[in-house]
Amino acid sequence: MAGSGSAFSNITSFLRTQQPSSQPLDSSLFLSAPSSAPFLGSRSMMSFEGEGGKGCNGSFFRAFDMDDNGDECMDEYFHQPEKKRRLSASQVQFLEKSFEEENKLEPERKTKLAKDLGLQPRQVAIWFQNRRARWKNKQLEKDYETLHASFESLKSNYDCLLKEKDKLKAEVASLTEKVLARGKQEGHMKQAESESEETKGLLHLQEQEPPQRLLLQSVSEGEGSKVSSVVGGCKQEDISSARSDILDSDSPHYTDGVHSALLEHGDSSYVFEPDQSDMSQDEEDNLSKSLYPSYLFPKLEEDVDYSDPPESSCNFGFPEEDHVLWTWAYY
DNA sequence: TTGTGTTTTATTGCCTCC
DNA sequence: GGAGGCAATAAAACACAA
Repeated sequence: MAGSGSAFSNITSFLRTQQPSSQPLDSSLFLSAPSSAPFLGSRSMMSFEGEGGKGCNGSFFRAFDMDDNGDECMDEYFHQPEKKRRLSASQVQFLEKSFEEENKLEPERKTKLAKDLGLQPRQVAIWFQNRRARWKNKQLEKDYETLHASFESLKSNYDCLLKEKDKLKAEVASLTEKVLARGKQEGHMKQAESESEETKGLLHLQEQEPPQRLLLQSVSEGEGSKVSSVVGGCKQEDISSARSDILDSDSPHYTDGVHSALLEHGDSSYVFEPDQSDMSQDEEDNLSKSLYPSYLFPKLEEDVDYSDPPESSCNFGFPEEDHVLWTWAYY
């Protein structure tokens, strides 16, 4: 065989470097046993003829070990029941090197290795098979460690985010409380104010013409009371009233307040249009802004169509549970 | 020395590929 | 159908504490 010679010298030099100089080299490794004589000199030979293991007496071939204890042990081997013999360190080392180069074993390579190491090709194949299994287990362990580390990192990030979320939630709740308290306070003030305005108005009406006086009375009875409860109670009708303020703010009829509209049209139906407070538009805007902080109304300053409530499109990043709060604040 | 856990070598049965 | 690979498993060899 062309390659066997070089393989032989290769493994010889390899094994020389692996063995302490005081120790004799594993003689089996230099025998380069031909496949026709598979059991010559291997320290790790099992019986390949008498498969079935225990109790088998065919231990003659595998018992011949020149390496371990020399000839003195031959007798012992002859009388030993069949045992597994481990490969020598040098054999294992050589196999390891070979495995590092390529963990699959082609038939040619297997035969060559077996020949060089004085092992059965089947032993080499089994060794590679077991080695692959060990390698796979190691890889699995590595993968597990990597995944575990990744999991721990993600988990700690998640915990941080949860804490942050709770913190923000608490902050929103406390701010909401503040807004509500302030709203109530302003509501009472406004109610008192409107009541005094009402009294003033009635006094003023007494000096006016009868038709106007009648209409304005309707206004103060019909809508004024609504406005007075907008902030304090936060009922739905109050909210829609406040909202219609914004919706109709561009209407030319209201640029001047109730009186101008009435004077312009002379139509009693106008007095029942929604949202006719005693305040001017600017005053109302100011009130809104003072009641609700500007960050709750990020769009109020712009020309925005408020006919679409925010919940129809998005939550502005608020979770569903906070959405009600946001919706309320938006209005 | 012995009991016990781990490692290594080998077998078995199943599956895939040619 | 045979060869080879793989997972599961057996069993010997080995390591080590008590």
